[in-house]
Amino acid sequence: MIAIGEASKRSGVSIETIRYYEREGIVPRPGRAANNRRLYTADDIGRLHLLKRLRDLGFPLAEARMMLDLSENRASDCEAVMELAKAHIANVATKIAELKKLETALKQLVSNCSRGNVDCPMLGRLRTEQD
Amino acid sequence: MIAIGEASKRSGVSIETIRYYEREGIVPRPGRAANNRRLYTADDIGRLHLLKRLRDLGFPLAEARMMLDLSENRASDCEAVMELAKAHIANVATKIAELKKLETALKQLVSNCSRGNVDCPMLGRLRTEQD
DNA sequence: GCTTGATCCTGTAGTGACTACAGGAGGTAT
DNA sequence: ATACCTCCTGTAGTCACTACAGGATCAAGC
Repeated sequence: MIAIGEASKRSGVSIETIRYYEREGIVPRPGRAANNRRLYTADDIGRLHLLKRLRDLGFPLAEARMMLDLSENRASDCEAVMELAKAHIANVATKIAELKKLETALKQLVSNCSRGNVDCPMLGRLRTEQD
Repeated sequence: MIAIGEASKRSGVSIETIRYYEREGIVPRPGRAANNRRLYTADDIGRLHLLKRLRDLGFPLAEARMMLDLSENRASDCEAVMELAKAHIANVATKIAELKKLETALKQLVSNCSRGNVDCPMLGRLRTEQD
């Protein structure tokens, strides 16, 4: 049974965010000590840690929450989890592709710009260029 | 001189967002017709279009705004624009790298999970795994 | 016993960058 | 005249936190 500060360190979720998850009902309310301080079990930490990882993987909180809920049932619906994960992989792939295009565009802009021009053609080009 | 709906179509910035930019002082207040409707010039559209492109490139609004301001001076400070752009390229590269790691992780999870397991080991693994 | 400083509590407000109304006025086509 | 569309202002909601304010409690050193 550990306090919120230590729970934060072990799970990687900030103290404020832990309390936020509790307020939002994303994690169950933990036990309390006589002095009203929250007390966390290893299970609680596990839940927070899973949430952290899912959020880091870019799942929106609502989806992370669903997956957490799914994981609570022992005979959990693997299919449902898979569906969410697969959809998310597609999202991520799209994002990577977009960012790569973006990176190329930015590099081009910068290299064009660095030719000793007075008038920074970079912004002018962005302003008038078609997509 | 065109109305906000057409300005939105031409610049790619939504009507609500155009008004938001005006409220926030990011673009100058446009002229008004006798009936109080906003009227946009080609210049105004240019500004909105530049903003749109910078935002699409992932610049935070504050930076996009700075770059827009820089572009308003004819002898604009190319160096300053370059600095912003270069810093941003580094950010983008980092983001791409992170997303790629994420994609790999997700794919691994899904492929492990699809082996006819009842207990969806995916979430269990995420829950206990170390980074 | 007392002080200092860390940790915790609740509750509220702020962030970024929009987005979505509500409620009304003005314009256009039949 | 009747619809229906576009526009207006102003306010509130979104997501996922984050940052206080103002106070209580605890652990360690003197």
